[in-house]
Amino acid sequence: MIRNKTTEYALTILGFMATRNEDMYSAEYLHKQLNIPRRYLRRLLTDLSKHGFLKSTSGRNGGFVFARDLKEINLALVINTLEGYETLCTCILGFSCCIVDKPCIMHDTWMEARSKMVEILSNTTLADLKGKYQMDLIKKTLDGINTV
Amino acid sequence: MIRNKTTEYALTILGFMATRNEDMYSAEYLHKQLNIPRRYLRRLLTDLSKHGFLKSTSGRNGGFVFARDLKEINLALVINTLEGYETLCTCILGFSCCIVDKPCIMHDTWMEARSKMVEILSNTTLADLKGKYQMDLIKKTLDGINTV
DNA sequence: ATATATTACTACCTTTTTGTAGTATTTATT
DNA sequence: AATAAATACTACAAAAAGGTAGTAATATAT
Ligand code: FES
Ligand code: FES
Repeated sequence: MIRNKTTEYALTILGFMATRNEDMYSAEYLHKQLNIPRRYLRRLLTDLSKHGFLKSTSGRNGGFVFARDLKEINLALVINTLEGYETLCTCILGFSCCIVDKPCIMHDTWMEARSKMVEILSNTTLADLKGKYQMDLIKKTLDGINTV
Repeated sequence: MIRNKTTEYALTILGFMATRNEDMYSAEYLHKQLNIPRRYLRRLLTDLSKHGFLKSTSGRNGGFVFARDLKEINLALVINTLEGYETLCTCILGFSCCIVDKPCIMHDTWMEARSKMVEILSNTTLADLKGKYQMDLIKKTLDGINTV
C-alpha cells in the first residue's frame, strides 16, 4: 500500500513523462526537473524499462520513452509492479494477503476503505493524467486572458 | 499511509484487545496470541502507553489495559500517531503534505481515492470493531445450531 | 578515430526500520 | 525477606530501503 519512496518516485517520473511532449527523456533531464537523486533515478529508470513501462536507448542522444500506450498503464499497475505482487490487496494487520475465508478483525472495515481507493487507482491511466494536465493548462491560459 | 509494520502490529494489538474481554493483557499473553516478536511487542506496548492509548501496570499480575474509552480511539488516529503526524494526508508523489494551492499531477485522483479511505478509517473506532466482532460470534453460534 | 553524452552493471555506503539482549524496577505471592 | 512475574530502559544487531561510486558499454557527432 505505497510503502516505498521508490514507488513515489516512479509515479512522479511516469506522471511527468506522460504529461509532457518530449521525444525522449534523459536521466539527467528528469533529475533536474524532478529532484530525484541522480544515481537512484538512473537505476529506477532501468528498472522501469525492465518492467516494460519504458524503453531505453543507449548512447549519445539516448534516453527513455514509453514502451506502451499510455492508456495501458494505470496507477495500480505501477504500484503493484514496484512494490511486488498484490501490495494493493494486503491485509491491514500484516497478513500477506487478505484471506476471504479467514478474515481478520479489521477485514470488513479495511476492505471497504481500501477498495474504493484501489478502484480509482486502477481506473486511472497515464493517458487520463495527460488529459487532466492539458485541461489544466487550457484553463490557466484562459484565466490569464481574462484577468490581464 | 501505513508504511510501517509497527503500525500493523499496533492495529493488531489494539484490535485484539478491543474485541476480547480480559481484565488485563500481559505482553507475554499478547505475544502468544498474536505472534509478534516478544521484545519488539513489549516496546511497542510501552509506546502505546506513552501515546495514551494504553495504561500499564508494573509488577506481578501487571499488564496493559485501555487508557481511554474505545469510542475515543479511531483507526486513523492510531495510524497517525504511530507513523508521525499527518501520514494519512501525504501527497502520493512524496511531497510531505498535499498542498492545495500547488497540487501535483496526481492530486485530484489521489485525493478522491484517498479521502474515502481516510473517512472510513476515521469513522471506525475500536468500539465499532468490538461490536462487529461480537455480532460475528453470535452469527457463528447461530450457524452452528442450524447446521449441526 | 576520437571525444562526448548517454545507459548498464556491480558493488558499496548510509539511514531507517525491525528485532534482540541485558539489566533494572515494580509489585503480588509465599 | 525471598521469589517470581511482570514492565521499563538503554544499547546494540540485523535487515531493508535509500542513495552513491566506479567502470563498462553504446551510439552519435565531429
Ligand atoms: S484479512 Fe485482514 S484486512 Fe482482510
Ligand atoms: S499534492 Fe500530490 S497528491 Fe496532493
